[in-house]
Amino acid sequence: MQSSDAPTRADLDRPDPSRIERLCVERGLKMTGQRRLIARVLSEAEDHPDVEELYRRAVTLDARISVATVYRTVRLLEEKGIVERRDFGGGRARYDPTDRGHHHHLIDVDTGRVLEFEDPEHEKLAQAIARRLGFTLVGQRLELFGRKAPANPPPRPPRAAKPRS
Amino acid sequence: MQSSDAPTRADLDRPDPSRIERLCVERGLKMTGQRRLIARVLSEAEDHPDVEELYRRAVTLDARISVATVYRTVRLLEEKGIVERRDFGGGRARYDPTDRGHHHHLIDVDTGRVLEFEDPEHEKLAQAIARRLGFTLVGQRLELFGRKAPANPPPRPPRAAKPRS
DNA sequence: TTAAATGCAAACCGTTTGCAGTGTA
DNA sequence: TACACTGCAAACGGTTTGCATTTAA
Repeated sequence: MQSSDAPTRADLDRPDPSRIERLCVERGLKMTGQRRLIARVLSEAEDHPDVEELYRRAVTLDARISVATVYRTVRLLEEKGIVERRDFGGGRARYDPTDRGHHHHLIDVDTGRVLEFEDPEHEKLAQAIARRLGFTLVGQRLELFGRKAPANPPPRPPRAAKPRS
Repeated sequence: MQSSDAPTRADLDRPDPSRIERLCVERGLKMTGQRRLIARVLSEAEDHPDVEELYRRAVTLDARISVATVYRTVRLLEEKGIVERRDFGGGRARYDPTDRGHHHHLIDVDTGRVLEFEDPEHEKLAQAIARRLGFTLVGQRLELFGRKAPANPPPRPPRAAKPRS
């Protein structure tokens, strides 16, 4: 039930479904022009955009979308397990496609830049800790906040992007 | 502006400064009745209360305090490094006195209960990872979400308290 | 005495939602 | 055609803030 005969404007711009769009269809989501748009923006993103940023990028491609829809879609995608909501501090939720694989983040406290990393050793350790406490690990969150290596000891950290409100 | 020269109600209830109050004085904070009150509530807390909860407990001891003051004080204490702001999901910030020592949390996804734990091995690993990426570790966040050990495989997780908005 | 802290209520800000209109399946 | 989706703007919930008043030092 995917191929209709009258392609929408978005289809014309990008006839081949984006990576995320394919996932949406797999999960049985009704694909509207707006959803296709967001799926495409998410597929092309290499960072961790917040809703405002997603909206900004989407509007550029097709103005017929509102922030409310971005909020609703992003929530839907989260429920379907297609994206994960992240909180790097800053008050806004940020989104991370799950098909990029399991990873953690290191946030540069001076620039706010976010690096992704994996660490099998940590995964083992996390499981071990949970087990030690009598639990089975069902999820976790590891975020490192760092400053570029040559850390000339500052009296107090200049600008921090650490956990905030 | 009720009582004039007599010791305040809070003073009578607890003549000796609380643990956190002592820290406040050390850091040179002006100690008002409200701040003493919050300091006391935090000193006696064994959990990770949010502002609403702190206010609720404070009001019980002395009604002459407002939520705004709790917000302001808790922010001040965070700046002074006396408490740490935490985000366990749920939309509200929760507060954790730093003098309890460095630790992480395991959240029981079924009950929402929060356990504290330490793990020197993890600390070493976190530093190593940061270093590997070319950073000096200045902070971190590790939260484990787990379910009580005998995990009889449920078709789908019952109630989750995982990261939310 | 005086700068700082407080209470109150309004302002903020990210996010959600009710409703009427639109579009997909 | 039906029902889900969208846009708009109003509502929300936690947090912050301006201003007049109180208070610690």
